[in-house]
Amino acid sequence: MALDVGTVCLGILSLGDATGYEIKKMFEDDKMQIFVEASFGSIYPALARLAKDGLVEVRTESGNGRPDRKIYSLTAAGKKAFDEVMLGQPGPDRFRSDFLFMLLFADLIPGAHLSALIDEKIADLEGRIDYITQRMPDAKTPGQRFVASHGRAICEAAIRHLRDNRHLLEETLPADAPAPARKRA
Amino acid sequence: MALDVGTVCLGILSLGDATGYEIKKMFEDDKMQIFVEASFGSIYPALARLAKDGLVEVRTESGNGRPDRKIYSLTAAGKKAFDEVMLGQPGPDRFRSDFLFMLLFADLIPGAHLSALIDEKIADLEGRIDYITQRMPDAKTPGQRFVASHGRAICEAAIRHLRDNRHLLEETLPADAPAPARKRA
DNA sequence: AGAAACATGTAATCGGTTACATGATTAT
DNA sequence: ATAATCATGTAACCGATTACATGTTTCT
Repeated sequence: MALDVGTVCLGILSLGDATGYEIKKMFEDDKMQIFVEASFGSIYPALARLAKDGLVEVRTESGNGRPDRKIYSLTAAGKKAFDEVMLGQPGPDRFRSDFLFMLLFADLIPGAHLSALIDEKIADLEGRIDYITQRMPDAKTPGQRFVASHGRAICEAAIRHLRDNRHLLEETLPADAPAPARKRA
Repeated sequence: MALDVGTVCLGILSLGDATGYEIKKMFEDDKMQIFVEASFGSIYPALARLAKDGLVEVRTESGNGRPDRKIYSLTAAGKKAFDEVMLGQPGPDRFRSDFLFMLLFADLIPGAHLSALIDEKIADLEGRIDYITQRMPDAKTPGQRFVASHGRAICEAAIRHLRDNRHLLEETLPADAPAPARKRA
């Protein structure tokens, strides 16, 4: 229940005032910390809705030539609404991974492609770890540090498991042979 | 791109013929292995679409009193389409966690509630590990075993990190005190 | 007797993405 | 010169969920 775009905006605004554009950048920059994504197409309407409901206030600053900057800040009601979310129960975690879905059918993937996919995933995870480590000093609260290191720990575990067990998928097949047909139930 | 309901149905059907109802059950039962969820409202239309596109065939078996069982099986075209998905690139992983989002703002959560949330998350993860371990023998391919043990490894890492670092969030606050106000940017 | 599992399907709704529309400023 | 960043917003679309609609059989 907690993780809709509006609620996340409330959370971000609890860290300080921001424009829609800045909020979008935080969604991107801290993506490993927050595990959420959102586009302008959802952020701007969400902010408008929050304003209509009195949870945020808008102060307009003239952008020179650019569209005016609309700086949002939490109202007392908005602060209260967010506090209440924090007192509730989080919804279930969801991990969606095309990569893992494909590995489920590893025997249908040609050996070379399979190895490439695993190599790329490891590189991707290493990149995330570097990114998190590099951004760590930016963390302003224990919560932010905790979540960052939690994300890193999970990435490290994933890499370790891939390295230690990839042979179980790879050694079955002669290097570049097409996957053999599987029996049907 | 790979992870829409239709593609997952194709994958499940590559393991053997099944009805929509059975596919739904697999989505639920093997949820830790597949990391995907889908409801009847998306499965039945997806199956109809696949049939229209000639990727699956339907054979109807009279259900006695119940609606007829419609048993789907992959056609040659469907097998080929799925093989092609397996040759492609997986989309990015997405991990969405209300729990981690809340921890980001741990300083807004009363100490007792915070501890309860962490305890519950650990219990939840332990449950998943048990579930995976228990279902392991059902795995029919190396891919299924690999993905199951990968999921387990990640859950174990998450528990370890929570246990080893929860004090960083908890010790800041005197047990049941309300979270102190935070400075704004 | 009552609940759970079996079995399929449709309609309303929803949250979100992508593309569109616009245009100045700053860094390379 | 050209690309990237700044800056806001709308409209079309999409995939999926939830609730609805229906009804039998089997387990407890």
